[in-house]
Amino acid sequence: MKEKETTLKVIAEKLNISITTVSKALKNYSDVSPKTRERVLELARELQYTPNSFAVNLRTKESKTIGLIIPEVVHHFFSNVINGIIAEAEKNEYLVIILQSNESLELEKKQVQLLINKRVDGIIMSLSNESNDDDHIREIIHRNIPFVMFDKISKMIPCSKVIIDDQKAASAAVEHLISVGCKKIAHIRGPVNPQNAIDRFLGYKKALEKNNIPFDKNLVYTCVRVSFEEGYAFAKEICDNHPDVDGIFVITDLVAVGVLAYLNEHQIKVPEQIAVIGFSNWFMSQVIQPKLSTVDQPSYEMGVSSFNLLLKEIKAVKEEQPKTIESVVLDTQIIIRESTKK
Amino acid sequence: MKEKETTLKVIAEKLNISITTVSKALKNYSDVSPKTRERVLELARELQYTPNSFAVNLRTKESKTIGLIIPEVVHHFFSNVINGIIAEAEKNEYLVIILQSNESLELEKKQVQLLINKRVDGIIMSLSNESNDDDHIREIIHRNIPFVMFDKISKMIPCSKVIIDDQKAASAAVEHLISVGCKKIAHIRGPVNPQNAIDRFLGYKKALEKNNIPFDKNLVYTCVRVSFEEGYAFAKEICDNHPDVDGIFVITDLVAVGVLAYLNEHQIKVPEQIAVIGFSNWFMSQVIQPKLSTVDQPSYEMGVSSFNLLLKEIKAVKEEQPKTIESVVLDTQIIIRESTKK
DNA sequence: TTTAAAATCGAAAACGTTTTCGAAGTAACC
DNA sequence: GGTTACTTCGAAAACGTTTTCGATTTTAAA
Repeated sequence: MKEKETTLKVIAEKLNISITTVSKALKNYSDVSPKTRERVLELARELQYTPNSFAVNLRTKESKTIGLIIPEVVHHFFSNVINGIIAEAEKNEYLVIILQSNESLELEKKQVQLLINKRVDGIIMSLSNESNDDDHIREIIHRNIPFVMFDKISKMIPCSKVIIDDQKAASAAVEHLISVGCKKIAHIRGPVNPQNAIDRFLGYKKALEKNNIPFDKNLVYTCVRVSFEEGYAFAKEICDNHPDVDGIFVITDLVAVGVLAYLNEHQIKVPEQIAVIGFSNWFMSQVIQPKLSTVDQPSYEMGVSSFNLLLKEIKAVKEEQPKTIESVVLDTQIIIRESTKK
Repeated sequence: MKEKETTLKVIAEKLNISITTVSKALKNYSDVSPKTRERVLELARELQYTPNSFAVNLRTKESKTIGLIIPEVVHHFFSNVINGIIAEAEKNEYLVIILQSNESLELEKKQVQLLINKRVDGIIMSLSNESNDDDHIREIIHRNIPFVMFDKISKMIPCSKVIIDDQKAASAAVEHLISVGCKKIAHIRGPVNPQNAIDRFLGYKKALEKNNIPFDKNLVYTCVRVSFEEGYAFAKEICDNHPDVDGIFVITDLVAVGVLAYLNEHQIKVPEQIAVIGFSNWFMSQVIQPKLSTVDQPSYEMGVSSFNLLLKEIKAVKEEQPKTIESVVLDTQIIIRESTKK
């Protein structure tokens, strides 16, 4: 009943030739005569032959598959990166296995191990908030597995990276607030650990210094979950405790939208009383009231670059060359909308 | 220089025992003595042995990997489904390869072929707008590959499915509009092809009939790209050509948000002049002004169910049983927010 | 001490492919 | 006819694992 799979062997037997010849015919080797090649090709088509990738993988030691570990899938920025990665991977005939760390170090470790065991050809990764310079990452490097990190990286790890200049971008955002007249600017920052939360905070601080605005650590609020709700809650705290704040720079749009929700509900005029700028240019930001100013981050391009860097490393490793370690820094752009148009 | 991989063979040689015994020791076979088992386990740990999955795949004929094809990754509904699938897959030690058809039939066909060639253990899929009852799907069935479709399905294909009752949900949404006093209700529908666009349209029509509201085909607008921009444009058309329309049922929230954007800009009061209800409960809908009423679709649960149905089929096929074909219909729920609160 | 049973091991085949290398056959040249 | 060169083919090893089945050794029973 169950038809047996078409393998090189069954083709060979039906044609009374060797497996070797069949294999060569299908791969266009020069040492097979035109007519046997034709016979093989025809029978292969007829029997719907598709090479058994398990066997090919074993033989060639590569699977044309890469692994991707990100903190969250349901996330405007990350889903756009995924999009870029799988699009570019597809062009190069690679498949992508996606894992979600849920911002958990423990899960992330398990997943790295999983991918190593799977022997994917390479790994692309954005760190969870909990992780930093840890053993599991070191193991990837140590095993000489092609590896690139993007966005949420660790500066300590020697590997290819695709990032934006968070510090510069944050500075620009804050300077934009200053340019529209803000004198007292609060910052809702990301968690303590991630490098880009740190950099954006430093950018904020630097912009203040440069413009002779005193830095006040009481005006800095730290997210844990980086959520809408936190934005809402911190906005309340800011209004209650620092009624003279006239600008807020927020770690990311989702949180900024929470801020706007609170301000709207309490009839605090944006941008007249408080100007707000976010980060990442989520789609949502252009449809809410008032439309949110933000920093555009080229997420799709980050995905594309990440894959291409990885591909370079994969090729290098295949040819037993030393891995090419490269960093790509992509440009950001301030998007001015209603929330900062004084 | 390059250290050679730890295989069963190197462990066997170092301990002067056979490959067989090493393999058995690592897999807890009963016919290996406690002390050799211990020696093997220790050396394996020391040499960081991880089984070569390529070889395991070849031998066992399974890869513990499934394929997922969806129209779009950057999409609130689909990214939530992905989330559910990979979470459930991980629990069961499966990995997920994700492909994006970009709503293109041609790409979808290529991707199905890719997954078949990869010999994934099963395939989960949501159809692109262009596809329906096509050969590539038939081939999956014909090859007896475990297969489940969710959300955007084809009724013609005999396979496991996870859906909602789109017709019923749409009817409920429209009846809600009627219950808040709408007398003339327009519908912005999805593309002609997809089953759920058809079903939602039918639900709309049925609700009108049931409430003795004449159906007017001029009040039905058909999206092609299902975009924010289309919502905006159709809202204009509706206002220009049918100023007495007092309710709009929109295929999905993204489009509905486009509608709201137009209405807001032209000072048309929602819900007083026109009530609007969307579909899918995108996050965005609760943060815009006015907050959008919608139909909640259990996206995460759809992912979970889809995987579990697939797993059932995988197990059945492995045991050479006939595939278990099942359909799961999940409940939806109307979420009433400001856009329909008259 | 002999015998039966239980415990422990390993040889070998199998999964399906790729690739090396040599053999056989054919054609071409002097 | 003899040498060379070229074309066409296939045997065999290799990738690393799993599993069957028989062989050997140890232990327990008689």
